[in-house]
Amino acid sequence: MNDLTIGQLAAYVGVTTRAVRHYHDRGLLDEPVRDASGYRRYDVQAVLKLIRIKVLADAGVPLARVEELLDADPAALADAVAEIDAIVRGQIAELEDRRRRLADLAGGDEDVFLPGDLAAFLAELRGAGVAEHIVQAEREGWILLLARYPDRALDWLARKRADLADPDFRALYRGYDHAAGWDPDDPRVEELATAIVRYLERRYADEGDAASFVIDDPTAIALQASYFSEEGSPAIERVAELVRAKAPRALAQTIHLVPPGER
Amino acid sequence: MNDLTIGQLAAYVGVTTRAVRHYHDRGLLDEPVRDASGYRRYDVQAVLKLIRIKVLADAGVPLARVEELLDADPAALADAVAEIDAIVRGQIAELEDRRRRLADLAGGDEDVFLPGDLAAFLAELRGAGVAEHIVQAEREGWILLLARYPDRALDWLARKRADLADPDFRALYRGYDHAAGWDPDDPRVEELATAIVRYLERRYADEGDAASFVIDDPTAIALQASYFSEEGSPAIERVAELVRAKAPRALAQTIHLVPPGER
DNA sequence: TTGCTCCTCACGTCACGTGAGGTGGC
DNA sequence: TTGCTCCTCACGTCACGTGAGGTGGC
Repeated sequence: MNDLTIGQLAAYVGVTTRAVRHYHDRGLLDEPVRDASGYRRYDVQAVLKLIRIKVLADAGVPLARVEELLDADPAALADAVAEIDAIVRGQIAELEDRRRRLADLAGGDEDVFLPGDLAAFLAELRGAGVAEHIVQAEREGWILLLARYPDRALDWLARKRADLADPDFRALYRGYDHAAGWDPDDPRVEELATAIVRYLERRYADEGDAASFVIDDPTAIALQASYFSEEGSPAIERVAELVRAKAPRALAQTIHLVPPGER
Repeated sequence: MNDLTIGQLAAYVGVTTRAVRHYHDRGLLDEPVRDASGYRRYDVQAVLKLIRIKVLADAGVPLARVEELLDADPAALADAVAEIDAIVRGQIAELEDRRRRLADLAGGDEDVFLPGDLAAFLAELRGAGVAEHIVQAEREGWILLLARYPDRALDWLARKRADLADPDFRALYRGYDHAAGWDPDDPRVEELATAIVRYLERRYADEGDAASFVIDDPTAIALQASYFSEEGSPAIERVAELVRAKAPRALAQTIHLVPPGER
């Protein structure tokens, strides 16, 4: 009579009776003797074995692996446990990362799900006084670029961040933004275009390897052009037109001021 | 052309294409437009929504709940995230507990899976110089008792630990152990029995409520008797016989020196 | 042209959960 | 006698995984 029913066994170890029966089906736990009523009757060895099964299964070890480990010698078990423990440690680190992401999600700060380089770039744009709607346009454009060109977009982004470190570029970038509200015949439109061309000439004057940093895929160019061109602003279109006209042809091609269709 | 295929979308966010299609089937993510070949084409909004889905799903939120939360207002989202975060924190704590249990499993120290009280009792037995095979017998017996009588076995165990704090009891316990090797006619057998009865009389003399602490279930008694009786030792059986004969009947019944069948 | 990606079913997986319908123990 | 536990099928669940058989893009 010194034995346990399936319910007592399961409750003591902290599993369901269904789980115990499942372990019988899987061959992890031997079927015990039955009493006169056909009830399973468990001894203390079954308790100890079920505890081992639960410890391993709780740690995420697949039952097929648990089965092997139950019969393993202590050294092999220790090796396996070290391996499992490393996985569990990884899971803890992952969960802690998820806590951070959840907090960001609740805080509405979606930049945190972006690559660090892009988040840094967006912060730099804001720091340079770029209007928020432009920052958002950059954000969306770069997300698409990073997704489409995982191998190269980070290089392109690094290039753009380097440009942004130049005070002249920052001034032009802000000017481009303000120009959206101007009349296309405003004299500042031509001034801006001239300044842009001067900057470009200086920037790319001695860089023979510039092309390797430059976005060279037609679709990528279209992407960048579309989010940067402030659709619907005649002044911006006029600036772009003037820049294309004033820039030497070779330079314009290198840095893709020429839309894809015209190359 | 500023859009992504399902593979680009999935790779960027870190899920499989199958998962994306699954989210479409579940209604979590709207089916995007198709291109001329029937391929799905995703925009940046789909990227951002899929990131939100992944953050929540990774945190263990069921997809049905994820669906609600995607449309929730910021306050409701913050509440839900706080709740989810509490669950994730619980998971981290659980994983850390599992690491400890895994380490114990690898170290071969199975006592750690037992209730703290039992582990402490076993340590006390060892500290009192009790032979290891007796400690193991106690261990197995108490595991079964704890499993069969979850409500009361901890009280019984507390009682036994209190007994063990008495130096006289410890001496008797050790004597009982040594007696296993004696001849049943050894004069020390009768001495031990007399000492046991004297101890019992003193121990239970003034305790009117002793019975409430005592194991009162026939099966439980049989359990304790069977693991403690050193089956096969004539000297031990003789000691038990003498104790039963010498103890006043009322005392013998209270503390269950009388086997169940004879009550 | 070859390999890669995409498409739609539709069954499989993992570790049990959940009735369905019935019997034994207290 | 009533409620509780036990028994054996056997289908259901959850979030996809994994071919099967076929087509489009570079």
